Amino acid sequence: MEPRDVPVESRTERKKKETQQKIINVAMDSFQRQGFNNTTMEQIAEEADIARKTLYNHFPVKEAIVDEYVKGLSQESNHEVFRTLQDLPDTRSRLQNTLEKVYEWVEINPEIIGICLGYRLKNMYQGAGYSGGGSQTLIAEIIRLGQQAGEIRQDIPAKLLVKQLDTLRMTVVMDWLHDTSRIELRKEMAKLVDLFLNGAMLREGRSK
Amino acid sequence: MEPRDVPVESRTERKKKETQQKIINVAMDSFQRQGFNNTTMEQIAEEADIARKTLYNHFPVKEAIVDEYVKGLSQESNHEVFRTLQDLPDTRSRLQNTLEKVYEWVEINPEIIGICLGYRLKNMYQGAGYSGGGSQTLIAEIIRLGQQAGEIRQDIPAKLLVKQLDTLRMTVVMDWLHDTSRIELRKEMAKLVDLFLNGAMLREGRSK
DNA sequence: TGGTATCGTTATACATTGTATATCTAATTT
DNA sequence: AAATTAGATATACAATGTATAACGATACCA
Repeated sequence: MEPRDVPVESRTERKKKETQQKIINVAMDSFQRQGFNNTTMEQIAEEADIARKTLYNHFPVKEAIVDEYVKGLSQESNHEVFRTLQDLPDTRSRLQNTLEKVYEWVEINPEIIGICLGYRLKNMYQGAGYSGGGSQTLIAEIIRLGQQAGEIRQDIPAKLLVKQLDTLRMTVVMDWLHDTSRIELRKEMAKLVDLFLNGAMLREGRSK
Repeated sequence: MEPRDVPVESRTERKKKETQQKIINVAMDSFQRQGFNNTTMEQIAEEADIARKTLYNHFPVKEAIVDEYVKGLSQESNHEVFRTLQDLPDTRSRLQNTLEKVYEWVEINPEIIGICLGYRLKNMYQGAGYSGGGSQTLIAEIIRLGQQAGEIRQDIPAKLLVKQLDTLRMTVVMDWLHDTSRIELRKEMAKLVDLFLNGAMLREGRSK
């Protein structure tokens, strides 16, 4: 135990985190069992044994609970994906690999992911800018690696490339939530990646 | 007056449309004056002289009123943009022209557009698929013209291209709603268009 | 023409969400 | 130990959106 480096997490802060975690646990459990809309804030508060108002202090709207849960989950999974990135040969494969993870990801619980996505989209234009929930870091790394290897053009700010790719990622998620055929979606995804890399314009020297 | 072609709009249907229009009018008026959140459904119902429940029959949620209003507006403006498309020389200019319209468009009332966009995004993944509010038609036409002229590659389904461009359009709108500097945004938009056309990959024969 | 079904409208009641206010309690700071 | 901070609470409230039953005009059919 090194007291240094750990920026003195006070008991208050610990208790707060503890409460939040408890809320997330009981809430997600209810969501999984009864569905999101059939679970009331009242019920969550009761099961977490806190006042309803306290619940609202931690999460201003019901969707925020889901958002926090997903944020935690994706942070875990990101580490893994991040490591595999370096082992892949080029940008295309890195992109495809990352996007395919999205499928497995959404598979866990479509309703939850849908709600989370909607919440984030809403806060993207209203409230402050979209935080990206950590996926931005992943995509930014792909861009960085690509530019470093001379694969990706540098005349467009990385920030823009990331943004564009992130909306592409969302498109894929949304497609997933709509359609059913996985095979079709994978083919579509490959084409979207190609579109991102090669552009929409017809050129003579096209490889394929 | 030709009774044919007009598919027998019954009096009921006329009344319904009339009521809807009245709702939209008084609602939008209140939204402009007091803001969206400061206007209650109660108030709208009262001003439109209908029961609150009737209001909910027409528009299940408050945002739906805004959505319907914007849908009407954009249908008008689309006609105009549609015509100018043919006069432009290439896909790039058509895209830029169309996207620049977005700016003027959002300028009218950012709050309204923001709410409308949020509503549509929400229904995009939850409810049925995203209707596109008519802008898809416009973009589809750009793609069609581009493919016809041999500018746009044909190995990717037009549907995908449209989808990709439409999310790009949304990105632009969202940027607009966040940032302030118009000049920056226009530059950014031009780069996004270039990104869409030429792709993210570095190539030897790049013109610029 | 008259009866019947349909559909928009309405009144009423209700569950739930999210906010505002003031109070209380535990923890941090001095 | 006292003062300050900050989360937790109780209570009350405005507003959203839903459910139910009933009413009335319109459309449809015999």
